[in-house]
Amino acid sequence: MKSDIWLKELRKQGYRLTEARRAVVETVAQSARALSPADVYNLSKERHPALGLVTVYRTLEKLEELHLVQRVHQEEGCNAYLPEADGHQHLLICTKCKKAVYFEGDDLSDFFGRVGKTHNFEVNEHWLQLFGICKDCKETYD
Amino acid sequence: MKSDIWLKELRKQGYRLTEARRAVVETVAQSARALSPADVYNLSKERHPALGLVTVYRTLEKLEELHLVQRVHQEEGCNAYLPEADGHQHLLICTKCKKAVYFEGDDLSDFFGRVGKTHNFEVNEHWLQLFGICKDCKETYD
DNA sequence: CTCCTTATTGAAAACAATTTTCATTTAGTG
DNA sequence: CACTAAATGAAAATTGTTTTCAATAAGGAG
Repeated sequence: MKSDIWLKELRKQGYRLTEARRAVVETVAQSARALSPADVYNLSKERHPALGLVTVYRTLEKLEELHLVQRVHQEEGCNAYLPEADGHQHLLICTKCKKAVYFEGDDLSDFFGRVGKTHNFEVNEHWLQLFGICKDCKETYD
Repeated sequence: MKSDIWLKELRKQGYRLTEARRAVVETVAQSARALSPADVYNLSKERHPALGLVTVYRTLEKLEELHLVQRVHQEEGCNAYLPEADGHQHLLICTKCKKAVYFEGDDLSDFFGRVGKTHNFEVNEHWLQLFGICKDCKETYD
């Protein structure tokens, strides 16, 4: 289970495992879409009603440091967090249900290198996201 | 001059041309890097000292509506604005001096279509940005 | 299992960024 | 030149995030 791995990793870093932290970790680890701090707060409150929004911010911060989640930028905002993929992957996001899926983009490095060369840049990072409608949403919509 | 075109376009939409608006438009239109509202405010104040920050926000909003500028997402924040390119182009940004350059990405649509097909998504938008160090900065740095 | 230290918590205050309100100014039509 | 509605800037309001701080509780030591 992903949340157990995350909790173990937090523990390994010397952080304590509290009920509040567990609630947040479990919520985020099992989410198929990127969640804002407010989303995480509302969803996690069911697991731990005494939860404070501040703890959500602090836990997300730690998860990001450990590269267990990543911040996702979308039209609606840039403060949502999603479990990170193994290796270097890119995101495909459904604009309807917000479900996020990772895909490989290794084929692109050549192209990026060429672009850099053309414009005299040393390219050392790239940022790619696709948006669309997932199959489920398309079917529901029809 | 780009700012004249923008002012003409604003006029065409029925907006009035005020000194404050001119100052903001000229600042943003001639910028080679994406500017935050605060950046725009500080730079534009030299042209029109009475300028208020609120007017910067309102003018940027209009320029974005008219697709004359676009919002740029960066590590440091997602509230900076850059003149938009003609046609469908992507950004290459220097992480040192923030200079931004556009490049063509037509070659990629096939790849994006394939990714969509693989994951059962109807892909209809993509976001691509490259980051690196421009030639000038690299030379200065050495 | 109990004690003790210290990390963690949540409430409230502080802060920062953006938006709204509103009385005053001013662009541009007639 | 006069008039009207759009636009302005100051200040207040709102929203999202961070800091402060006293109280709580995790987990190592005994």
